[in-house]
Amino acid sequence: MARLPEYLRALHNLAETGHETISSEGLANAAGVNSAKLRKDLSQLGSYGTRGVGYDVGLLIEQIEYVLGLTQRRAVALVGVGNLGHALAGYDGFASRGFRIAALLDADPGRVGEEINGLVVRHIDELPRVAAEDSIAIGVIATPATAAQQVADQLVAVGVTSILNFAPCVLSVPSGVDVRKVDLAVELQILSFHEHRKASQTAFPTAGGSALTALPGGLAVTESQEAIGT
Amino acid sequence: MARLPEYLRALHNLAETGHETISSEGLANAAGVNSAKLRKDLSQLGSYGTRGVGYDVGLLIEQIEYVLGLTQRRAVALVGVGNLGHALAGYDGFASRGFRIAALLDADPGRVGEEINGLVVRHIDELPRVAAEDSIAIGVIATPATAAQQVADQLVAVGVTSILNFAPCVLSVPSGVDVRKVDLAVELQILSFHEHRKASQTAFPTAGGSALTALPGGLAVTESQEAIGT
DNA sequence: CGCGATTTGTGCACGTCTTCACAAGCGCCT
DNA sequence: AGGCGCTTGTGAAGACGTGCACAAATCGCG
Ligand SMILES: NC(=O)c1ccc[n+]([C@@H]2O[C@H](COP(=O)([O-])OP(=O)(O)OC[C@H]3O[C@@H](n4cnc5c(N)ncnc54)[C@H](O)[C@@H]3O)[C@@H](O)[C@H]2O)c1
Ligand SMILES: NC(=O)c1ccc[n+]([C@@H]2O[C@H](COP(=O)([O-])OP(=O)(O)OC[C@H]3O[C@@H](n4cnc5c(N)ncnc54)[C@H](O)[C@@H]3O)[C@@H](O)[C@H]2O)c1
Repeated sequence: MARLPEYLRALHNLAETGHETISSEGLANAAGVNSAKLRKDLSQLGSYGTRGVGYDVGLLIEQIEYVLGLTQRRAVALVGVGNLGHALAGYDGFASRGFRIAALLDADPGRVGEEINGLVVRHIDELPRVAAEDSIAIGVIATPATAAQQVADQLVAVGVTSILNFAPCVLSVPSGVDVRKVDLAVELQILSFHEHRKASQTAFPTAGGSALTALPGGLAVTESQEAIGT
Repeated sequence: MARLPEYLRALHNLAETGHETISSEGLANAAGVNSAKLRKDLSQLGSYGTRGVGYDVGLLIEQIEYVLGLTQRRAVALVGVGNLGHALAGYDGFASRGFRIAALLDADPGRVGEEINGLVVRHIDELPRVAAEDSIAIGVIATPATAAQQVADQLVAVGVTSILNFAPCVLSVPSGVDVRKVDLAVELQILSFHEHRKASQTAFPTAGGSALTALPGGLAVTESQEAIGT
């Protein structure tokens, strides 16, 4: 489940604040989900909670980290060290969540050789050599959309089977390769959509606005974080 | 639907390459979804496709932009101009997707006054004044997690009802306020999970690995982009 | 040792999303 | 004008995710 990382983060917070056990309701609250959903997720792991007590925080962290494959620190190659790439390269939050940025790659000769956070930017053509040195588990694409497909092909060619894509385009990859996409403009547009709905609802409380805004049954949106009561 | 922005991006690409009409299958391909799903989504908009021909690209763009509320350019306030905030502030991709960064805010006096992309960083305490000048539609939080809740409260206090949160924490907001979260570490961990599954499957083709990796029915993950044929 | 408080694990029902498959509609060509 | 091929729109079935509600299990305490 995609909620496991969320639980893991909440658990780490709880561990730091000294909790040794946590009830499903407490953890569900910290992760922002329904407690029944959380219990069902955890039971899928074959996880051992104790009835009447709750879950052992340390044990649960171990279990989730094992299922997520975080027992080994995975090496990440970051391609495209521009505006966004710089921010990612300088981010220390990855290290604490089980990842290690192993290589920075760019096509611009002007950027090659630059040092960021103790790591030197290398040319994209060195990707095969980089992959041979460090066994790269995940490739991150932070290049313009026009270059993204080409970079993806190069990553696949050297054996990378997981890609995180920041460029606003769909990538075509062989089956067996996983691609996840992060598009900030999409997130903003979804928020804008909700704004628009809210505005048109209050503007025409009786008539319900135009035909386009009065959609039958409303449009479902994959929730990112539900509202939590004041 | 959360897929509308994806369709919109694909449509803009098609418009630039000179297409005037597009079949559901063509657009579905460009957006990386099933064609039946796309048709059902579009029919929900009351959209006018022509049977035997397809959809009018220009008209469809107009319709989707209207539904998403992009007919007006929405003002965005960015709070936290650090590592990530700099990248976001310098990103020109927002302007072309219907948004305008109207204000940059930070709590660090050392950052206040800095100019990025023609916009001066102002102090977070000026938020009420900023909100009064520009009617802020969306707030973006790029502060450390420890400050995120406080910033969210401040945004809500000045009337912002849509928040995009980059900090790895759940925000508590009144109902009526929408929060979307982007957590890169979560994305990487989901990829890591898939890597782990792939690895354990190939390692033990007969036995099926340990009890924990051989989960009954497999764990579902919200797809980010499905694999597209070679 | 027994009882009550508490919390997990899950059966079940419900609503939603997805996909197939096909009828209806449109334009083009003859 | 008529037929043919192509494409949309949608009905229906199945898969899936969600949340309630409750039985089973455990601990602490008298
Ligand atoms: N900056 C942001 O905040 C932001 C936000 C959302 C999305 N994005 C997306 O992220 C991507 C990168 O954005 P950016 O602002 O960093 O752009 P940028 O132009 O600043 O950086 C792109 C980098 O990629 C490098 N590059 C180009 N072609 C390459 C290739 N074939 N191989 C390797 N490297 C190559 C360039 O040399 C450059 O350094 C874009 O697709 C953008 O749409 C950026
Ligand atoms: N940098 C990345 O690539 C990256 C990636 C994923 C997630 N994140 C998350 O994004 C957030 C920001 O990351 P960063 O690397 O830019 O951190 P950063 O420390 O570089 O920047 C944080 C900025 O927020 C400002 N700030 C702190 N408290 C504030 C307050 N109360 N009001 C207004 N501004 C305040 C600070 O002055 C600083 O400028 C963090 O939560 C981080 O976990 C960052």
